[in-house]
Amino acid sequence: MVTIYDIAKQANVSAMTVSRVINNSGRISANTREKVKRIMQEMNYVPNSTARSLVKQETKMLSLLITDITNPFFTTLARGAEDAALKLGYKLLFGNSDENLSKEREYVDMVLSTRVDGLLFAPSSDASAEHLAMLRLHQIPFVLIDREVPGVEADMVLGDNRDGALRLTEHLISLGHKRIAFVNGSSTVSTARERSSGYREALLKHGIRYDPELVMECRFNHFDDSDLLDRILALSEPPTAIFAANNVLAVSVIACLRDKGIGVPEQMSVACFEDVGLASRLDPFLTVAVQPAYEFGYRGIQLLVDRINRKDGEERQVVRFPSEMIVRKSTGKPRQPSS
Amino acid sequence: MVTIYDIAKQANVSAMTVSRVINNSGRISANTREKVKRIMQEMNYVPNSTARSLVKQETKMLSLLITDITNPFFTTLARGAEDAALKLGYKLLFGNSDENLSKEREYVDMVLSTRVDGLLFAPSSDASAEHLAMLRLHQIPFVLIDREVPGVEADMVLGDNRDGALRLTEHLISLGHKRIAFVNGSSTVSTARERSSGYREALLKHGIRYDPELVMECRFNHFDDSDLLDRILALSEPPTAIFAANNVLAVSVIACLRDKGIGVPEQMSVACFEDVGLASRLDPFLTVAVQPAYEFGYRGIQLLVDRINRKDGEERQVVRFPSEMIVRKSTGKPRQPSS
DNA sequence: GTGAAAGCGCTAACAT
DNA sequence: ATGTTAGCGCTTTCAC
Repeated sequence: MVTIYDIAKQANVSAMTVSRVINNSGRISANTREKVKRIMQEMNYVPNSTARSLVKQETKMLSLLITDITNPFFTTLARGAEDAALKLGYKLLFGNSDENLSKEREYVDMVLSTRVDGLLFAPSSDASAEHLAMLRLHQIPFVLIDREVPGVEADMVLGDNRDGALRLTEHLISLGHKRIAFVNGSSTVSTARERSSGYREALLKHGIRYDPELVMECRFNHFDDSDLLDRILALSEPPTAIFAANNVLAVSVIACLRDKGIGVPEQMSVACFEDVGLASRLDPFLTVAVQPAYEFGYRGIQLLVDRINRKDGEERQVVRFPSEMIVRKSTGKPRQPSS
Repeated sequence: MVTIYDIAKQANVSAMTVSRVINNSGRISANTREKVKRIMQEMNYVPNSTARSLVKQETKMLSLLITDITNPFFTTLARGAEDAALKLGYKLLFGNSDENLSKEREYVDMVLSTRVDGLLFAPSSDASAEHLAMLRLHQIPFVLIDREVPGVEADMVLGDNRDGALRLTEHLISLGHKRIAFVNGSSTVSTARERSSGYREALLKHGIRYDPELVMECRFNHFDDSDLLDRILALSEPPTAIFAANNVLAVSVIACLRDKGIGVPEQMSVACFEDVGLASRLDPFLTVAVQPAYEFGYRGIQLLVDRINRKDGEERQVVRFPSEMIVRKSTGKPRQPSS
């Protein structure tokens, strides 16, 4: 491996001079600068960032932890984060927790030993508080993304989940729906709670009774309760519409309905949070509340780098993006308006 | 920061003994082992992998470079790669070249200075040869994934593109199509050439003339030639079916057709390589040749780690996965069989 | 079974 | 404008 000393020897200068050329620091005569640069080229020298990290106590690496790498919301977010990180001179290490606390724990351990300079973190649930405490203990700056954790004060980039859910539900109500089922993610996740709160507020506002029998709670990355859906459909007053708390759940619900021969939107309207990637281009079908995923990632990294460059105590920043409602074909009037 | 010396002092042993406990190497008395472990816990010690990397000359980090992070094929591949890397004791650094040579170059530079132990590499085009030469020069082991590069001998994980394209095209022919347009990726990418070759072979086999006027060449991540599509549709003998070389192109083509009021499959059949993520669950619509994306990533990392652990010269491994054809609704009989 | 010394490749701090 | 010294946190090597 070619080191800074090999270059120094060839150029008849000290290692320090080479270091200064590499980092454009200090005063160097144009002559030696050129000579050193030429020799670095000739010898295919590449600085060893491991060594640099060790002495500078910074790695110029950030880490992004998301909860579902197959979800277009998170991959688009990842793209924004990567663009921002690169622009700001950082590399980005990705991780995928699968909404799973112990995978998340492993990832946090890894990140701690890798000494990344900061972490953009989508917590898998409120239980992530324990991992965030770990990061605090080791003084790793972090920014929460998409989800917050009760009791944890931090910079955050969030969506306006309550408002989005409220508008989506009101949209269904305005079409004439009164029995609206709600397929939610786990209530241990802040976005699930906020979307639930928007849903309930919409009902309240329009004098519709909140019926717990119409509500299902699943994991955000996996809809596995086809039975419960059956039970809801078999109620004496079955729903005429379903509001799903995210894209993955909505797609699963629609697949289930199709298997049962229930047409969307003819027999059942379906709306959800977050768009569905290629699917919405292939066939603009699902009525959704779209969040600016790319900006989530981009702003998240910006906040993180901001935080890294500031004193610890300084006031925290919270960005909350509104969502945009896109009405498409999956929602329509109820077949026979419920009483 | 807590170092190995802090632990050593507390435990009244040398740093070396602590190191041995951490790495489970050498002979240590059960007593000291327990004591050291306890103190590491108490002091929240986390080994600094930067320092370890510097002396061991390995980072236990691998890197995955893909060409389109928003394409479900690549994100699923990434998931497989991550699972395999974690299982084998490596971290995974992701990068996204956007099918863009200069972004790829930046990424390769970064990877070189980060001293990753190996690289899983989806080349953006044949011109990537120059970057691979860079990696060879610096003795970074790499495995090519999804695409090969002429003149570059390396371990590879590939799909059977020719065969997949052949079968997809034959499927269209068997439905009665004789004028089949082909929307391909750039011919500077191996998969585009192989899919073209499968397409042509199918035509030949069934005595259908290859007509260059029916062929378009785009970038794999972006369909931008709506005009050319117009020209093809305006031919005296227009196509009754379109074969798109990947999912992104197919979705764009269908969106274009829809904008022009051309129904799929009623007025135009469309088939493509690679599935479309959530879209195919939402509405099983597109007829596709599906590649085992997760396995691409998983096997790719396995080959890479294999290579890292072997001498340089040893024979190379090439894995070629077949694709599975799934006939869905986007393909049907031509409206009026062309003459 | 344990420790001391040296060094991985680089840069901060202090010379000159 | 350039060089010297020391040290980042760890492991290798050799010694006991």
